[in-house]
Amino acid sequence: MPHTMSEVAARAGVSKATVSRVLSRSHYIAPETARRVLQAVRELNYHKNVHARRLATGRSDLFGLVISEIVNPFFPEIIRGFQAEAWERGFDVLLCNTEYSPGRTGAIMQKLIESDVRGVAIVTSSLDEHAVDELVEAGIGTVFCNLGSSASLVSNIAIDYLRGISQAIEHVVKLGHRRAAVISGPEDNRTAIIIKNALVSGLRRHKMDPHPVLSSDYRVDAGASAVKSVLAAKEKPTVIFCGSDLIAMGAMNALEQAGVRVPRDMSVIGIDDISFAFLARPPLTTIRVPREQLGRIAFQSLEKMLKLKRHKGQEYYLETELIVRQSTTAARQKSQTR
Amino acid sequence: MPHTMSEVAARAGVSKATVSRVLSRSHYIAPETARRVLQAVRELNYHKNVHARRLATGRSDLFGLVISEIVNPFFPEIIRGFQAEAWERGFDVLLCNTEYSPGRTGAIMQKLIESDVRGVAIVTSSLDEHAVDELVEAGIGTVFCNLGSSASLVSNIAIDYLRGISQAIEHVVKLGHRRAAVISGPEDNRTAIIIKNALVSGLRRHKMDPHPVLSSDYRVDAGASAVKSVLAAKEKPTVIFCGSDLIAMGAMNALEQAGVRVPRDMSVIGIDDISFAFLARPPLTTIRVPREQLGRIAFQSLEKMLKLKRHKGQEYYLETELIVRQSTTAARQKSQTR
DNA sequence: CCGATTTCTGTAACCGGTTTCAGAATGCGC
DNA sequence: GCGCATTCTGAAACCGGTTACAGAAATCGG
Repeated sequence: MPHTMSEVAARAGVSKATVSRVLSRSHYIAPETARRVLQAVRELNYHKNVHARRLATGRSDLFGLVISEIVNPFFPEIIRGFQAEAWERGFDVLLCNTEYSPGRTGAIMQKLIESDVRGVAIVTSSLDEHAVDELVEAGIGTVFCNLGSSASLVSNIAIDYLRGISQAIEHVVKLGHRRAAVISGPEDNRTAIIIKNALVSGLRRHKMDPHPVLSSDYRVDAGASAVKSVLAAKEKPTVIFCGSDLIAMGAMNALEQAGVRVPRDMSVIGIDDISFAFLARPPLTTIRVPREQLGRIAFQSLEKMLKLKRHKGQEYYLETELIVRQSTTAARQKSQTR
Repeated sequence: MPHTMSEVAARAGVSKATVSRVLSRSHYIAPETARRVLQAVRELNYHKNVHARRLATGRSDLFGLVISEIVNPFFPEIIRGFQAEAWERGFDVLLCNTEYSPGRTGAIMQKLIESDVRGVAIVTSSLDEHAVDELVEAGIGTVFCNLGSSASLVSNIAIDYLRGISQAIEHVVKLGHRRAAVISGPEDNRTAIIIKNALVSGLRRHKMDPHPVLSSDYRVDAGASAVKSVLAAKEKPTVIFCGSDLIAMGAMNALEQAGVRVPRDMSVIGIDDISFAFLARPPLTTIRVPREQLGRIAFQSLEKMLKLKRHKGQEYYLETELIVRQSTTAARQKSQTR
């Protein structure tokens, strides 16, 4: 139903090619001709068809962004950063959520290839690394998050949790804590494992053997149920390190309900610094992951890689840092513990 | 760089047309031919190009979804619902955020038309209704949220705030509250105005003249600053109705910092029931807006409208309901007020 | 004033699919 | 053995743009 370039050409009394040139302002064009064409465009309210352009040029001005689920508050800022960066350069974003379903993942890869995207950023780490072999084979650049190695057509953004975690541990040590528990993310998530290991080894280095060390998934109520196990232990910890803010908030909720006051009776530390962390009561001490920047870097890395002759992948690093709020405080004295 | 249909055809020793038919399983095809073609497809790891298909068929299997900003926790569930519905039917979603910028809005409309989307759902109500005249003119179906009227090619989903708000007012009246304040959303937002008016008139009906009635924007800290004005009033309210959960959470934070305990000293009610409402401390009493369903209905309405011969728009209704949690409790007795 | 360059425009091929049309091969009834 | 329906395949047009190529007109240098 929409008008075509030929109609515009007819109305302006020129050829299709001339219209194309006026609109993409490439070639030499007589000012008078341009005027007539633009007027015809306006009169017909003409817009050129993206699909035809993509087909003709062979380039797709599309980038894919794969996340696990939009509802997880970890992702919105990443999306924002990625999309902003893409828009600024005239590119579009195809957003895909796996919803943690392998079947869907296959369909997504299919879709990305069919759409002829230039590059894909995969910021969910519950995705098997071989899921993208197809992409690479199709010559599509990809960037991962916390994969640990780059290759041809594959870049990697390593989030340096170590720094933030060290700061957090020093923070609690300074506050006099000696017994810590860990509630990490799911076992099948690369990033969750990295975080858990960093926490455990970091604590050991400070002569604190964390106990218990539990796994949870990223849904809020999972943090709550893990807390029950923590409270059931004989030797209770005085601080709980959580694998994400969502877990931490669930944990705080459960603690409160069990009559354990945060931070007076128990300190809690999260990871991510999602937007609600500072609205939690008490405001959550957490390790900030610069997510909007992660999104931006993801896009930039793709663009850079695709410019390179050999499409060589690269490693990027992203720092984390401790944000101290009010869910952590000095450990209670032994005598006060019941 | 990816393989084309002709290459597959060559390898299978058939024509392009046959390959197309095998892949879209339309016509009669000899089983043996199909086998050969499918094998060639597998060997070459061939995927057909979406843009070429869209161009050839003239139909775009794309729907647009316009929101204001991805970071606002009001939207994720809507996106999820809309996308899920689209995926189930083999359609794709083009997600656009206005970021509240009019310039961006124009560019988005342009992009939607160029992409030849079949329909567009606009679920941000800080968008001028004429912004879509272009869409309608291009023959693209649209569905609005809280616009108040449907027309040809334009449907509308009316969120019935009245029901939830009535329940909420009855709830606080029953708890003995007599003085209420209102912190509504921004003045330039249709939905915010609707909510504010519903609150004010509803309260008046119960002989409670709300005071003060303030406007805030949807950013969290705005709720906080509005609270200061509320506390500065001579005659302090005992309950604050907030135009969104975000405002409510900001308000609760500010109240707490001012030494006002929620709900003991002041009850707070939000709107939306975002996922964090129940993680707030205290868990927030709020009016639930079924957002995932909103997304689903938005898509269904578009599909239905486009099937109709005359593309006649329709009105849809969505119920809201009060969710009682712990940010509301009985009003303090006058004597206890300082 | 003429040839060379620059500026401008049109023709036609092409991108990678879908679809119409026609033709070939096969099976069937009589 | 012939006509007809059914099944299968290919040639070619088409979708709506971009772009290589060529040719015409205008400008310029000498």
